Amino acid sequence: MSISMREIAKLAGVSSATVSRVINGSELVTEETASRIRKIIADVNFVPNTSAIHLKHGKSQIYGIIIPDLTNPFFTELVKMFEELLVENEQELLVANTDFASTRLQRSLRRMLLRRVDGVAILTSEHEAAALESLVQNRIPVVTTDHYKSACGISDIIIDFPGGIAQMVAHLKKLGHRKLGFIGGTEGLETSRVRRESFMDAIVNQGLTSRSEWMVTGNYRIDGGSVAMKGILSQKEKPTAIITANDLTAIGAMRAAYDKGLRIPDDISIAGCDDIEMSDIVYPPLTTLRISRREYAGMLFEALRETAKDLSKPGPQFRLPMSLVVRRSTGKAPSDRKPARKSATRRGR
Amino acid sequence: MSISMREIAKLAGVSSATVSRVINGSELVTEETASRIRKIIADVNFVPNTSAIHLKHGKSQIYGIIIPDLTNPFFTELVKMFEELLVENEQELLVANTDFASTRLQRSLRRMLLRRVDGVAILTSEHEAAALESLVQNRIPVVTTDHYKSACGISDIIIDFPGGIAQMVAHLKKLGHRKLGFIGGTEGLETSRVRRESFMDAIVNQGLTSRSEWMVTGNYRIDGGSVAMKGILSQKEKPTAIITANDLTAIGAMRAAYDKGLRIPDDISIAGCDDIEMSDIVYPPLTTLRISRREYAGMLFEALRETAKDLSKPGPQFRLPMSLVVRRSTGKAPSDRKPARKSATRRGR
DNA sequence: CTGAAAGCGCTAACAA
DNA sequence: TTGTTAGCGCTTTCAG
Repeated sequence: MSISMREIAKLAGVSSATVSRVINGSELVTEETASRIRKIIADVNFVPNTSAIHLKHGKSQIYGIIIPDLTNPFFTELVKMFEELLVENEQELLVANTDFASTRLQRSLRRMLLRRVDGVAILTSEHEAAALESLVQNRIPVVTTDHYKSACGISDIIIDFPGGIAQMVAHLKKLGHRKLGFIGGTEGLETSRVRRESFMDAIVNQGLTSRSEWMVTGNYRIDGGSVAMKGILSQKEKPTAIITANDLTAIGAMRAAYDKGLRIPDDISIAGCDDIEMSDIVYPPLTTLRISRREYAGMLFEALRETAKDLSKPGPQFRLPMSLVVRRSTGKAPSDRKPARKSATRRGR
Repeated sequence: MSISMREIAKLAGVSSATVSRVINGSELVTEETASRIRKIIADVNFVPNTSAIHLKHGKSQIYGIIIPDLTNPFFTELVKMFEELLVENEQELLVANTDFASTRLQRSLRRMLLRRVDGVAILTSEHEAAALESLVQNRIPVVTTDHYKSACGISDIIIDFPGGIAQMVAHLKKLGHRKLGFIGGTEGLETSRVRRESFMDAIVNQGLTSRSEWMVTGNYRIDGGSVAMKGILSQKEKPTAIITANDLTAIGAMRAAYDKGLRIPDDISIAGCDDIEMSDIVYPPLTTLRISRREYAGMLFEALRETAKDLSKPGPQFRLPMSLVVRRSTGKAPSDRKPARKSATRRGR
């Protein structure tokens, strides 16, 4: 058991109330007693017990974040930014990773409840509304992403996939691509549906073509991208460019393309979403849609604070833009006539 | 403010002690009352307040982990494993990321103190003993890595770099390499010193050569690896193989080598440490020394539990092995006569 | 300007 | 088998 305020009080010959006042910077204490107390605090390395403060105030000073894949650098970087923001505001962060498993989402929510967090950012997509009820009921502000619903105590951040993917499609169109493929996210998730539909809308709006065989699902991870790409490449007629649901998927797709002996972007263009650090490291560097982690983290925080102000009304909605980052994994569409298949050309460095 | 035990008690027409007993699975309650209470608990979604429990018991049920770089997949994967382990044991995890800044270490330690964590795993290397004193003083068990010291309440995990790097050097020697370079970690860190010395020892023991110009420092990140490699490659005489302090460094080094037009492993072999997932994705896949995250996480947990048993004596020491993973970034040493510099050869796929 | 005392939600003696 | 009570460390009226 570590040292308590009462012991500080005893050492200083005052009451614990006075110690508390000094710690909280109250004006009502003589500078003399205050500095004496401060000295003792420093000497014995006293640190107040936050659980007691929590109990008193009802604020745990902890926020929670629930993410689907801690192994995805996008989320890691986001967590990092969010943590920094919170620490600056004297808050703590509880990270829960679900690995895409909905059973683990339930447990994560319970963890948040147990700790009476002051707010939860839910970045997984596999929740039903019912799951959030317990949070709302316990008056814990929630912010979701791409949930497209608002309810009391819940705010939502919408990532602008429609806009982003339209940019990407336009970029590919300008490069001469007409036949586009899409590797989406895990089947059945809301986010996956949004991304896929954004793709289809963009294709239609810009007068390009795709086919259902070119629009397959992945799992937001490298392996899923590889598998999906192999499927696409095994067809007799292939798209000339592929857009993927995230960068990891794109990296997996690139791998599969290489394994089939295709050159990127000469034979096929590949693009991702997220702009993780790795995207600039792989070969060739990946063209992608950047989502600013800093901005995202800021929105999460802002949304939670805003929602907390009045739990009895729906929280605000935010829109997070995506910006096109052109690198070298996308290039001119191969001409349909001569399918550019000379063997020993070097991979253009 | 969310619902409390007393309210449950009121609803059930019993005292809060009975409710507490039901929740903690005491035998002393009639099955009848127990199930009635359980029903109410379920109905109103009651979740006990852990801060109150903490206050009562003195155990926060939270462990802390302090890492230098959340962006490094090695640490992310480790955090993930550690978190899983803790959640299984009904514990919570507080993650603090220092970004290699010692000021942030101080703050992180304070955060741990504030939350009265039940144990802290410190994986940063930049701490002086003084920093740990406050933890020990507050009776918080600590486990460090590569600290090579033991003190009361502190246990240490030693990563077997000497053994691992010896394996790597032997591997390169077998491939015909005689001149080895080394890109280490950030200057001034204990871990960096250990890795560098392990390299030198292995070189000497196995009768190979290196030079001080071939042994440079990095920063455990991709960019540092690139810069360091550029430095090495700008010299007139170059090593034929490079061992690096971690995989990110190796990946940076590979990048720099490519940028200079070198082929890996034909012109130069490069090896890393850690075996992060990315190592098998980059081109060519990286030969590396694997450190098992699962084993590491297990040791951290074990060490903390062991140390907690008796804070008045030094905690145990553990040794974490490294195992050689041979992939394609290491290959036969180029013969010294004809330095293999034909231009337009394809990068061997 | 400082102290006494109550109470946040929970548990564990002790009583009944 | 269940209830009463004190107290974990802190803050905050209310008195002094």
